Amino acid sequence: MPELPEVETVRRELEPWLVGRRILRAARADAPEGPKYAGLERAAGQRVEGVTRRGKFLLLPLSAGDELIIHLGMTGVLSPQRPERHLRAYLELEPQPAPGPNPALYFRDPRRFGRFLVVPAGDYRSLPTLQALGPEPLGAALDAPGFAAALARSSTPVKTYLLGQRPVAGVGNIYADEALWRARIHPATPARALSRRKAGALLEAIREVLSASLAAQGTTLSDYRRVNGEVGAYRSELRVYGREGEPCPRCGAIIAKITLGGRGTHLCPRCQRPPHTKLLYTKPL
DNA sequence: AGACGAACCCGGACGC
DNA sequence: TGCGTCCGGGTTCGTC
Repeated sequence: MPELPEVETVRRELEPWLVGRRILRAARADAPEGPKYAGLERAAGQRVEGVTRRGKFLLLPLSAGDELIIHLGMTGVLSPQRPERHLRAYLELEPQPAPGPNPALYFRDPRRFGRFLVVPAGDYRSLPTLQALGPEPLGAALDAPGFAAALARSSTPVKTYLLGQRPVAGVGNIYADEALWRARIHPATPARALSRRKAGALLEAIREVLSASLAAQGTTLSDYRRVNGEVGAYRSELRVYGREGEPCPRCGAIIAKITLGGRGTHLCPRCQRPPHTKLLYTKPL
C-alpha cells in the first residue's frame, strides 16, 4: 500500500516540520520488544538532521550519528495527532515557540508490519531489503540500459522481480500492476525474456505511474493517510488494480485477477499477452 | 547463490 | 446476531 509515492508524500510533509527539531523522548507504546523497534530509545536527545527516503524506507539522520528508520509496512500512519488505537511508537519533540503541549510524532500501525528503529547511520544489517535496494526510479542514477541489464539477470516473473526491490526501489503491488499494464507486458513474463525495447517501456511506465501518483499525493485504498490526515487522490486513476471484472480502459476486454508469486495481480488479458514460453502463472480468478 | 513459499499480523470481508 | 474462516500486503526467514 504505501509505496514510493505515498512514502515520498509523507517525507515531504515531515521534512519542514521535523528538520532541526530535537527529540526529547522516543518510546514504544503498544509495540513488542524485538527488531522492528530496536534501539528506538536512543533517538532521545538527538536532533533530526534530515528526512530522506530510499524506496519505501524513511531515513532520518540524527545528530549523534544514528539514523531513525521508519517503514510504514501496510498500514502505518505517521501523524502529529495521537491515535486512539494501535499506537506503536512516538517521538516527543522539543516545543516550538507556540504554547501548548510538546509536539509529538505518532506512529500508528494496526497490522504491525511497520518498523520504527534506530541504527548507527548506514548500518542496515538488520534490513536486508534496504541493504540491497536498487536505484531510485525517479533519480538520474537509473537509465534504460542499466534497467534492462538488471532484468536480464533474472528468470523470475517480471512482476515478482520488481516487488523484490532489486532492479528498482519503491515499486509495490499496486504500481507494479499499473506499470505493467501501461507497458503492455504480461506480469508472468520472465524478466530476462523482455527485449531491451520492452524493458525501456517498462521503466518509462514505472516513472509515469509513480510521478502521476506522487502528484496526487498517493493512493488511499483504506489505511494510507498523509501526515495531515488527508487521503491520497490517485485511487481513481488506477487502471487495473482493483478493477477485475471491469473493461480495460484501453481495449475493453475484461480485466482479470490472477495470483502470481502469492500476490493478487491485475491485468488485461488482451493488452498483456502472456509470453510464448511456458506460462508461469497458474490460476485465473 | 538464487528461487520459492511460508510466516508475520490483524481488520475487514465473507459464509453460515 | 454472532461466530469462524479467509484474505492481503511488504519484508524476512527457512528450505530447497
